[in-house]
Amino acid sequence: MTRTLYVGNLPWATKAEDLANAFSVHGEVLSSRVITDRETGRSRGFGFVEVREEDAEAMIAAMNGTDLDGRIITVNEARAREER
DNA sequence: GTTGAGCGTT
Repeated sequence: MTRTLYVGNLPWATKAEDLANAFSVHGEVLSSRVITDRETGRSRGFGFVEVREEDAEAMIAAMNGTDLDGRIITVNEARAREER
């Protein structure tokens, strides 16, 4: 299975591939996505990374509170969309 | 050309 990680406090310039690149250092990144504003197309400053379930906790522990492109990012397990 | 807590598309 897979698990989705929430990544917040990202720099505006951070892209999905940047997330994948940064997270792949500590585990296998299956997919990544940075949420952008539908109207302006600009980054909202947060995104999601899909990783293997067995790597999820290690990825969070390794990446949460670390520096990404000059900003301290927040990483934890994503919530189900249905909840909101 | 800006901003800064948060949980996303089909």
